[in-house]
Amino acid sequence: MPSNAPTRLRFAPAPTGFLHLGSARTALFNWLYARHTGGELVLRIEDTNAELTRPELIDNIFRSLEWLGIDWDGEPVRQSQRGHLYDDAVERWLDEGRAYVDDGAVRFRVPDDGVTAWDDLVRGRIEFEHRHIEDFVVRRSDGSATFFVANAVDDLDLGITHVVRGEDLVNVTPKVIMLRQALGAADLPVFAHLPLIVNAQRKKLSKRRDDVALESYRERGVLAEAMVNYLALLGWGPPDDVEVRPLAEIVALFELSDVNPSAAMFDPTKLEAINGEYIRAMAPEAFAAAIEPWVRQASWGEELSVTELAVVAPLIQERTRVLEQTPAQLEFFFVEQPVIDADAWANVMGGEHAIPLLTGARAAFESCDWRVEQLHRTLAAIGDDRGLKLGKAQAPVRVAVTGRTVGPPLFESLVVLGRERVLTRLDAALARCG
RNA sequence: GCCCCCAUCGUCUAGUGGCCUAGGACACCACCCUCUCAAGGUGGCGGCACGGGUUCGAAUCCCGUUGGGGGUGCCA
Repeated sequence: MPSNAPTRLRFAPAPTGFLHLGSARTALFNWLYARHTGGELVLRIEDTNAELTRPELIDNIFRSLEWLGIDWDGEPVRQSQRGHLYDDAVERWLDEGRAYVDDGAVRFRVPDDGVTAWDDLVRGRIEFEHRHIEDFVVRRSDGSATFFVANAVDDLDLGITHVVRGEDLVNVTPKVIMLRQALGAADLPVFAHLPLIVNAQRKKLSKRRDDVALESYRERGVLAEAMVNYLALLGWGPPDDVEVRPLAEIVALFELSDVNPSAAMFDPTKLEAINGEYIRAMAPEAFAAAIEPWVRQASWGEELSVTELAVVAPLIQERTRVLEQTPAQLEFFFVEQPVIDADAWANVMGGEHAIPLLTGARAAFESCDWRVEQLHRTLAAIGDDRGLKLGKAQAPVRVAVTGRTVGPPLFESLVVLGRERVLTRLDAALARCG
């Protein structure tokens, strides 16, 4: 096909439940190529199986694609509404003797000799000898057409130029090609079979074993931009080694012929790393707004004001990889008394310095200026007196006030908490020390 | 069993015969910075599965071996 011919791609999910990570990647690559070439992407719901036509499942696909920012051109095509086209095709093959009735079903006649082959854009030439392909069912005994028929008819009827789908569909391709030819088509679409996404065991991601629902990553607080960016890296890599970058740049760089054919492992750790990068790049206000839904779910989060959230959010932004971490990070600000981590307590309160440090801080904090620099200097001086660096000296205070040894910057946190609550917590810790 | 595919650091990738004593990212380790943790900086560890060809020259081409995966429904 001439390089300037308009491209038309399709994403054709079966509504079998939530959108699967693998499907999302397929959708993305179709979308990337359509946008890269200035072509069109049609969304085709493959619901030929009557049991799979539940509307809520289709809505879920729409929602997930919209979340990712993958849009499509024109109205979605529902295969369940195009049965007559498939029926006509089967009738025609029956009339022409290309198909025959077998035990109530209709099978397509596959020649004994010859091969069906195509030049796959990502895997090169693939050939299937006809003698290895059985006469396959095109119409079930209940009268409905099978997937092969719907696929061949729709790709032709919709004017699809590029068929981009998962590698697990390679073996159905010769059947679809034969059907397309039997429909009278002179040409073939360009096929590109994408590498599988696999788990750590190198097996195809499955609903049973793996966390494959796109939704579940969203619920954990993975940003759509980060998810799209990461998914684009599974089977494709930018030539300039810049992995984390705006979608527009990925669209500009993306080529199907650059997709590599070997399976790619889905690595949640790298996803989170990229997500963290996107989180850090957010404007502070945007971050505060983004974490609100998660924070609200905490028992203490319901009556939280956006003002309070805006004050505290910047303290944890660069420490956040997924948004669901944020309630735990912020809790000590908003509960009456922090939950004291037993290990943290044991680690810092056992030594000879803990009580004097707490006592000293308690006394000094009663009257010092309640500002970051002043608090910093005050605690540093108390540590100095005992020959301790600030790193050591701050630990008991941190555990007393936040309950843990790690967390947002201490002095900023003290300022936010206010003198009164800090003194109360120091007293509580002292009491606990006995 | 049969059919099809795949093979560069642990992982994702760059690489399309000489620029490669193989580059980047995640992870890991060390150091620096530092009020903890992060973030950031610097450095390190670590790979062309193996064997034959082709070629002046191979991670790149061909063949084989081994290993892995996908498909084998009147599911899609």
